[in-house]
Amino acid sequence: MGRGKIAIRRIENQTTRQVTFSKRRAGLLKKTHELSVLCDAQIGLIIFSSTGKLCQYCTDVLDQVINMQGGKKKLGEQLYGELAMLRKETLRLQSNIRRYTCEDMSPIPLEELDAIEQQLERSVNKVRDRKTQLLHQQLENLRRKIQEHRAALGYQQTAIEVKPVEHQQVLDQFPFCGEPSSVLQLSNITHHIDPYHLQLAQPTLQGSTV
Amino acid sequence: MGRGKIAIRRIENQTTRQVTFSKRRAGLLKKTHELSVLCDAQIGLIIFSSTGKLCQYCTDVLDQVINMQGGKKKLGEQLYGELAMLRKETLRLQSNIRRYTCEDMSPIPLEELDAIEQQLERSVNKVRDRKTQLLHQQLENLRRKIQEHRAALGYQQTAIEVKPVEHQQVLDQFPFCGEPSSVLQLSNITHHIDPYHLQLAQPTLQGSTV
DNA sequence: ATCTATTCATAAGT
DNA sequence: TACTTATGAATAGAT
Repeated sequence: MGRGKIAIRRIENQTTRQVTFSKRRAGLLKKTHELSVLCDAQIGLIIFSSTGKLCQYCTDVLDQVINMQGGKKKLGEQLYGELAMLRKETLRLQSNIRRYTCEDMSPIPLEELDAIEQQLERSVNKVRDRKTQLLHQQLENLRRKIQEHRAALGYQQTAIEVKPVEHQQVLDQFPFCGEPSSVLQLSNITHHIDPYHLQLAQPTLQGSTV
Repeated sequence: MGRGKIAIRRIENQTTRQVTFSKRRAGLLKKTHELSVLCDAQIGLIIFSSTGKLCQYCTDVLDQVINMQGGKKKLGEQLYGELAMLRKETLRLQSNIRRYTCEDMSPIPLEELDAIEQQLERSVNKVRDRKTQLLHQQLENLRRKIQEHRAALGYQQTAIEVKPVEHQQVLDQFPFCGEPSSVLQLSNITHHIDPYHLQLAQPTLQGSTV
């Protein structure tokens, strides 16, 4: 179709390629439209020219493909929009995290450093509150188990031996410097008392007070 | 083209429509391929038949659209993949931030709380280091300006009056509790000395020591 | 852009 | 679904 037959390979001549692109793109769009109408088909067509220019045809296929909202928007816009938004949000979040991690704060002005410091201090305090709360719960559990154990075996002394150690555990959880000891030691204690009958119940987690 | 011209409207005869669909779809795919090769264009084409059957052609357009790896995957999959990934990442980051903000730590086990606490303490220290660093820079600037000012006007007393205040400012920046005062007060001082000739230079920001 | 000789796509028939 | 063929459409190259 045309004065001569051409081979299907990249047209090297820039001008010819551009002209052919325009002609054939028009033809392709027309045929796409015809097919969708004649045969009641859902069709999406996106064409990027080699120079990056976008052109598209679409019925409302996209809802089927991407399963998104009511797709009135064009393909490119919709994809671009959603992706750009997510990327932006991700970058924002990452930078946010970098603040809390303090990986790089050279570009942060002094005024903001104050705000960050205060936020971090609030966070540390909340973490400590929460740790304390959890420890108290675990201690309660431990005491209850010991009581049960004592009642079952008739011992009176065991619990008394344990208590000072428990208190040390609690004190360890209020460090302003120094390594807080892990709660795992608590379960070690129970093993020391009676490895067979004492098991720490999983603490029931509750929301922290804010 | 064909034994007769047809109007571009939905073909009512089921069989004819199906036949036409097959023929024209093949033609469309061929032309799509030709255009992409001849003109070096990126093209994506998706066709859903009226019975829901999917057929598609695509170059690696999607890389241009979504800017991803080498796109061998199908259109729908790839879109879904990228979007799902970003959504997941966003959620992860949000939850990460919530940890540092301590908005909701009820689901966090005790062991992790220790790690978070330590991270937060490291962060607070970094923030304080950075603040100290910035303040020293600003103080240096201030001293230099005062020296210049003194030299220019022949005064000997001005700087001496100021210094104790400067030191108070520095001390204020090492709070383990209490409100750190804003650096803005520093520039107020310069105004008190000479509102017309003293201007704090913007501190040259450097990376914080890690 | 527009033109036109050619090749191509395809509607209808088998 | 596949082949055939007459016909209209698309388009390569020239202007």
